[in-house]
Amino acid sequence: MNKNRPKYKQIIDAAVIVIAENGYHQAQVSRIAKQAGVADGTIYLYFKNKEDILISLFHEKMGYFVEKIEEEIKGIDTATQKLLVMVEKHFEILSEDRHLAIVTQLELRQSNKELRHRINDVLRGYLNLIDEIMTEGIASGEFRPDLNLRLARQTVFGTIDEIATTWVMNEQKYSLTDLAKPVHELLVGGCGKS
Amino acid sequence: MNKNRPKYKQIIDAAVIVIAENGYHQAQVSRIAKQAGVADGTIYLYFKNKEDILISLFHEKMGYFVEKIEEEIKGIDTATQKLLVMVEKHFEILSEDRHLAIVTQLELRQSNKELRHRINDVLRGYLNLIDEIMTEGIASGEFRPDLNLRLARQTVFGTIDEIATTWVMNEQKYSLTDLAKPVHELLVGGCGKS
Amino acid sequence: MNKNRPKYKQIIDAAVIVIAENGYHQAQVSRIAKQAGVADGTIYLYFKNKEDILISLFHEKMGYFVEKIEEEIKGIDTATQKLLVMVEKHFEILSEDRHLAIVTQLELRQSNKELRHRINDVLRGYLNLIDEIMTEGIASGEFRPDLNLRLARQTVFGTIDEIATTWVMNEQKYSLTDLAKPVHELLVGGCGKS
Amino acid sequence: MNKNRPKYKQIIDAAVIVIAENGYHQAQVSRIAKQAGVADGTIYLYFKNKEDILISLFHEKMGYFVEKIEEEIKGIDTATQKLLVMVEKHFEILSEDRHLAIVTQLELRQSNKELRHRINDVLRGYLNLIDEIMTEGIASGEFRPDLNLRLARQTVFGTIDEIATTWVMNEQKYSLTDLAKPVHELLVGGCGKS
DNA sequence: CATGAATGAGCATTCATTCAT
DNA sequence: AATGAATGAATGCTCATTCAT
Repeated sequence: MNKNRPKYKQIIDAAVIVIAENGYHQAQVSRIAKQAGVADGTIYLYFKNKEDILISLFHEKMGYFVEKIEEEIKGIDTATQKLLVMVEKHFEILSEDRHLAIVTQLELRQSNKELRHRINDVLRGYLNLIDEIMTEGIASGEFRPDLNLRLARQTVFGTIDEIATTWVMNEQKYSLTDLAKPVHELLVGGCGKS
Repeated sequence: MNKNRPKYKQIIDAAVIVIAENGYHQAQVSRIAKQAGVADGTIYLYFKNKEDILISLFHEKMGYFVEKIEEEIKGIDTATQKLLVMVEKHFEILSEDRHLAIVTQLELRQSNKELRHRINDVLRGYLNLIDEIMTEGIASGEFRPDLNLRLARQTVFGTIDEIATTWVMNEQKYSLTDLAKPVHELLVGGCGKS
Repeated sequence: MNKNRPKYKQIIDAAVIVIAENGYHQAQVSRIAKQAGVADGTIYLYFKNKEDILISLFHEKMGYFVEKIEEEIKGIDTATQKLLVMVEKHFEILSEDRHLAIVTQLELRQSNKELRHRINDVLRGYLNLIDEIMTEGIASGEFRPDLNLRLARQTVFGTIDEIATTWVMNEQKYSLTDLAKPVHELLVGGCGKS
Repeated sequence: MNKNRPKYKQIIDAAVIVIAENGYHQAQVSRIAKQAGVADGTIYLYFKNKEDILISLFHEKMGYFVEKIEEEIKGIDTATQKLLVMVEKHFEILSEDRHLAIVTQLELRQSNKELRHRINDVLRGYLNLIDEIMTEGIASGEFRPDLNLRLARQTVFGTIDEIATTWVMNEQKYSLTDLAKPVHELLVGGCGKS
């Protein structure tokens, strides 16, 4: 559906604002429409249903994540460095858009199982990025040769995600980007003494 | 209220089953009552309202988590070993009760922000347990002296949680307990080559 | 049912207090039982159901009204004087028991149509008293010979009742008994210039 | 809200019918909607909640009372005559709409204290009308100069209301309008012999 | 007589979606 | 394309009454 029309983006941006400011369960379609400056019915010219707004929202924003990060790590030599930049970039993007941070880390998690499964599909792209970095690191000898790729990916993602979520739940009152470096160290070196 | 009455536990167990099998939003009070073999009104002799059932559920079960794990690591000498046992025990308890796993990893996350905040309060006990182990590890020289305690805790919890959630979303079709050892290695040693 | 047992009166008095202080719709049987110092089930040893409590309450209290007033007007010579004493006594009894005033003038009116019909039956005794006075007044030549007895009775009762209700709705903050004399004058002489 | 839309009146009229025929406590919103020929949800486009329907109902109908009566007494010379016309008109309007009579005299009284207070606010307009007539009567010398205005108003209203209520409780099986003249005589001349 | 735990029917309100204009 | 009035399904909770003890 008409992804190129200006109202498509307009509605998604409205959804981010409404959800961030009122919470997932208070984000009625009529409210999103009002925020977007369109009639309720107009929403349905651009989205199949409410769920479609949320998926599209996540798709657009997560796509931006992957795109941005891919761009940044393109020229970098080592996997270790790439991992650092990824964490940095991830935290940076969230820090720059507090509404988006609230929506992706807190509110969208309240969606039902089916929606969350579909959101996971969208996450695929991001997880693949992690996989690529990890694979490269193993190949280059930076990471241990016996690394379980899936576990490593879940560790990296789970850690980044938990730290971002805690930051949002604490109302973003400390610097998230400052945490990138120590988090990276933990991921690469573990908590044990080398 | 009336925590010692048999019906208190009966209702909580019914809630776990109903939520696991039908999903959070399909877990009507009347359904829980039916599953528990009591009348709808009886629920309200033991719980203030529906939310109270869910909080109590989480409280009871997470309390069991902390209790069990504390018990198991009591006699263990090193923090590293304790961390391993914690991960093992965590995965073991989830593996033993597939309904509980679904409820805690997927369904309860759909609750509203207020309920999630109250659930987080209950989680405190578990996070404290992690803190204790990490602190002990630093003191004993097993873990790096410059470890950021909060980050380390979030790394440990985020990783365990992500791996458990992925396992549930994949319909628990592989062994979760088998992952305890490699996960522990990742947490302690990181993904980098030592 | 056991009208002579102390608990019968105990429960009725409890009902008056609970209804006056919490309102008709907040006067649950369990609350009345608690106030009376008995178990919920005990209520049903003395009353058929909740409605029966209210009817009995009204019966007892209105019986006291009729009894008291009959007693007072017994020795009085003229119907005009009797009417005055009736109004005075009516206002006096209400003034003496603010709980009772609230219950009879405001709260009990919220009962359903059926209950109100049965309450009207109880009122019969009071209305008969008015009828007697009016009839006597006509016979003695004090009142007009063409007086429509039913209308006269409704005028007297409607007036007394409205004035008492207004007084209760105004939180009883002026003297009701002071109004007896002017009300009596209005009833006997009308508002027109004689 | 939206008082000019045809559905506003449609719903109020439906409420009168449903309440009159089924009783206050059996007047579910869904029943009113059905009677009005609209969906349940439509009710809430025109009224804030159920209570708002009842208040609006009373407001509209009582407004009609005051309006009609004001209109009729405008050209009349004496306060005595105005009082007669007011009673006549009051009884006439109730006689013409038996449903409305049941609702205002019996059913709406079952509402809770808060709603009754708000209904009383609406009654103000009617009571003011009585006040004006009484004041005029005193000024013109038709009524006694020492008339207590508040008491007189309560006497007039209490009498009219009691007579109307009794008529409704007797299932409206005699002519209410026939009573206007004798009631008026009683109010003006009292029951005493002049 | 007395208890009080258990029962279960009943209802106002919200909001995603449609469709006539 | 755009509108927004209308729709109608779906559910947590209360409380009078019972009855086993």
